[in-house]
Amino acid sequence: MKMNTTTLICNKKGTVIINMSKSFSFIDDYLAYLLARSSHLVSEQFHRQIQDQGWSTNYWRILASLSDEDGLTLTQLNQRVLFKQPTLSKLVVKMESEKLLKRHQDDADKRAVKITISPKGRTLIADLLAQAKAHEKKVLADYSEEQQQLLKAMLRRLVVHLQD
Amino acid sequence: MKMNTTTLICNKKGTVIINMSKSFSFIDDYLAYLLARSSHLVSEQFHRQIQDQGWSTNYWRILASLSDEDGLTLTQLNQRVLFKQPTLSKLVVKMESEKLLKRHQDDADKRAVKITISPKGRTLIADLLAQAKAHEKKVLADYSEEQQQLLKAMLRRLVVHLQD
DNA sequence: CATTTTTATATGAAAATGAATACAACTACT
DNA sequence: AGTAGTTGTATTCATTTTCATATAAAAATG
Repeated sequence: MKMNTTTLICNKKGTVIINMSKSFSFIDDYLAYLLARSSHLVSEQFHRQIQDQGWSTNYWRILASLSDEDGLTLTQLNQRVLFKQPTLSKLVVKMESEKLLKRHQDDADKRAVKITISPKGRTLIADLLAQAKAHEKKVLADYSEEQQQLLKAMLRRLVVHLQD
Repeated sequence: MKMNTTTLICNKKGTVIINMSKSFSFIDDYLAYLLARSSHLVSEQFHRQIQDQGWSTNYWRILASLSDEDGLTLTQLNQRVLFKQPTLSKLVVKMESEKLLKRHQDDADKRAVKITISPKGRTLIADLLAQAKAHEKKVLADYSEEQQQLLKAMLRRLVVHLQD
């Protein structure tokens, strides 16, 4: 029996059975494309939602990263938001001018700029975080808890693997 | 016993056991971030590699998409490359001027522009595809065939799920 | 230490991007 | 057919991004 589709079955325990097929086109079998595409699709709606409220997705990324770990250096923050350094530099200055962030000189290293969230930024990010969680819930509505954890665990593993 | 890491074990048959932990920071438990981050990490090196050869990553994306299915409409191509329409319009004109592509009027729909790869484009994409495959092989070197298929199958499933 | 190298951030000019819009061609409806 | 709405692409212009580089501080080196 020849399969020309891939079946992926996840049971309650996270066990997975796949029926493989060799008949994918290049991009549908190319990891980088699958990641780019799924990343795009997952974020698309939520980004529009943010923009409809007058915020840029860059602001969201920056604030979300800081919400986990406030007081990061520009470089540290940049490792999380995945921008180019000049891009982040300018964004952070702009966000400071809008009272969402504060930039402080780092005492330990006078070159470094430490970035903290302001009260206004905190209010905003609390709101956006709640929206993000709600959106993710919708995106993963058809996935069982185990399937969600499996997907995330595989991605985390990939990230760790690629970062070393 | 309290776990503060997630263990993901994939056996030869693609069976997966995960030990879950509740102690992730927001972004490390946020699907959109995990996808964006892994996407970025997977493509990073390869994109530099392309740029070092004097090509833009946009050219790579466009040609790779056309390599699967030549003669796409601008809109169809855009669904694959995930750009904004004006961005792709301009890129395609530029690439035509560099003799990598050809733009034809679609007979069935005179508004539409069909885009095909030129011989020069074919030579280039053949080279880049080989490099891309080699790069992916390196990226996934530590993954068994089954693990690779599992990862890709899950992403394909997510893509299909989000596209409906 | 003085010197070289590396690291952290900023900046300016140039390029890329995208929102808004225009326009032409197609579709659906009456 | 005629009209209204939709779709496919191009273009404009304001904004954003980035390359290249500058600068200052740290680290490494001899």
